[in-house]
Amino acid sequence: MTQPAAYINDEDTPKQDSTLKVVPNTKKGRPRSTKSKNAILKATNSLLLHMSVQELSIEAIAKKAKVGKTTIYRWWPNKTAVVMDALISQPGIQSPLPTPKNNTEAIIMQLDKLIRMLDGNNGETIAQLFSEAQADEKAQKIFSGTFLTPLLDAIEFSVQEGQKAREFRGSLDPKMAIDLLCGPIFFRLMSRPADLNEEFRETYPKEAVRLISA
Amino acid sequence: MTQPAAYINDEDTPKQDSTLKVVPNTKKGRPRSTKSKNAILKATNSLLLHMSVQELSIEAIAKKAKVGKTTIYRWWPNKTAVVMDALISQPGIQSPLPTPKNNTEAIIMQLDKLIRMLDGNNGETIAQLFSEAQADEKAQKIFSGTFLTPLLDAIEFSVQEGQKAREFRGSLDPKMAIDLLCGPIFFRLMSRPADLNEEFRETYPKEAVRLISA
DNA sequence: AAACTAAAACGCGTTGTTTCGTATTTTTAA
DNA sequence: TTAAAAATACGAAACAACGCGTTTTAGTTT
Repeated sequence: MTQPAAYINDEDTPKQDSTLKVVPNTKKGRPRSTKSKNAILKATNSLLLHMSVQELSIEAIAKKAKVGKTTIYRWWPNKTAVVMDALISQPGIQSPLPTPKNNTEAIIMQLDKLIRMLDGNNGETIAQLFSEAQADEKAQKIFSGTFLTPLLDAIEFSVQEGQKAREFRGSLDPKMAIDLLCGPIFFRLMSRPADLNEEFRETYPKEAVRLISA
Repeated sequence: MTQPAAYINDEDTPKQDSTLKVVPNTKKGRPRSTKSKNAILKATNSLLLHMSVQELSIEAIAKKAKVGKTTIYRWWPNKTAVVMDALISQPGIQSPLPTPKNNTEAIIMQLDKLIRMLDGNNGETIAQLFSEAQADEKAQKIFSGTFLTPLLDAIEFSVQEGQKAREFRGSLDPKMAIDLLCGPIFFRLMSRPADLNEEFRETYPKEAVRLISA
C-alpha cells in the first residue's frame, strides 16, 4: 500500500524526502518542539472552521499558534501540507474498518466511510485541497500522496479481488470502476455538498456497488 | 431553461443585473469598443494555454490585449467572469446537438459532448474554474449560472423525460441520476485528466446510460 | 456633452524569505 | 564529572516583491 508522505515524521524517526522537504537526518542539536507542532496543527484545524484553505494564511496559523512563521516553513513545505497534516491528525479520522465478509461489503463499507469523512467541515476542507491541487503541482503531489491515492488504491484492490471472486463484472476496467464508485461522491461534494447527507450515505453505497456487480 | 449570466451582453442590448455588474442602461455617448472586448477575450484564451486560471492576472490580460485594466473591470465583475466569457466565446464550444430519437440517445449525446468539451486545454480551465468556485462565492455563482446549472438542467430534463417514457428507472432520484452520469466524468477530469480521452468518450456514455436504464 | 479609451501611479494587503538574538540539546574535551 | 563548544531549534521582526482594485490624467469617438 502507499507510504505516508515523508514530511510526516514520527517524533523520533526523521526521514529523508527528495521532493517535499529536506529533514535533518542526524539527532544533533535541539530537537523540534512537540508543543509547537501540536499548536500549529490545532490552530490550523481551528481556523479552518471559519475560513477556507485559500483564505487561510501561514501568517494566521503562526499568530494563532503563537509560533514563528519560520517554524512552520521549516517543517512543512507549504500550506497544503500543513492542512493535510492537520486533517489527518484529527482523532477518529482514520478509524479502521471491521473485516468485511466479502468484497461487495468491503466496497460498501469503504464508500460509507468516505462519505462520512466528506460530510461536514472536513469535507469542505478536502474539497478545497482537491481544488488547490488542480493548478498547483506541489499541492497535487501532497493531496494525492497523502489522501487520494491511498483511498483509491484500497478501493481498486477490493474491486480486483471482487472481480477474481466473480462478485463484480470482470469486463470492467478497474479505473472505470473507481470512477463509477467515487465520481458521484466527489461530484456531489463539489457541486451540492449539502446533499452529502445521511440519506445519501444510506442509499448510495448500495446503489453504487450494484453498478459494478456481475 | 437557464438564462445566461447577465453580465454577458449582446453588443447592442445591454441588460441590468443586481448582483454581478451594473451595466449602463442608456445608449448615450460612445459605445464600448468591440475591438477591446474581443482583444480581451482573445488574450485571455491565449494566456490560458500557458498558465492556470489562478496564475492568470487581470494585469496580464490587460497588457496582452493592450487595454487598460479599467476597461476590463468596467465590463466584468472579476477574473472568473472574464475567463468564463472567453471560454464560451470560442467557436465550436457551444455546437448544437442533432435531434435525438429517444432520451437514451439524448443522454449519450450530451455526455459525449461534455467529454469532448473537457478534453484538452479547455478541460483544464474548466476544472480550475470549478475549483475556484469551491471557496469563492462570486466565482461559484458565475460558474454555476453560466456553465454547470445549464448543463445539469439539460441532463435532468432528459432524465425525467426518459423516466416518463419508461426508458429509465422511475425509482431513481433525478439528482442521483445526474451524479451517476456526470460524477465520473468530472472526477476523472480532476483526478486523471489525461484519461479523459477518446476511448473514454466512446465507452463511458453508453456505460453510463446503462446505469440508469429501466 | 457624454461616455468611452489607454496608461500610469497609488495605497494596501499578503506572500515567502531573511535576519536577529535567544534557548535547548548533544558532543567534545578538560 | 563537568563545563565549554557545536548544532539546531525557537519566536519576533523586518524585508522586498507582487497583484489587487482604485484613481487620475489626457485624449478619442459618437
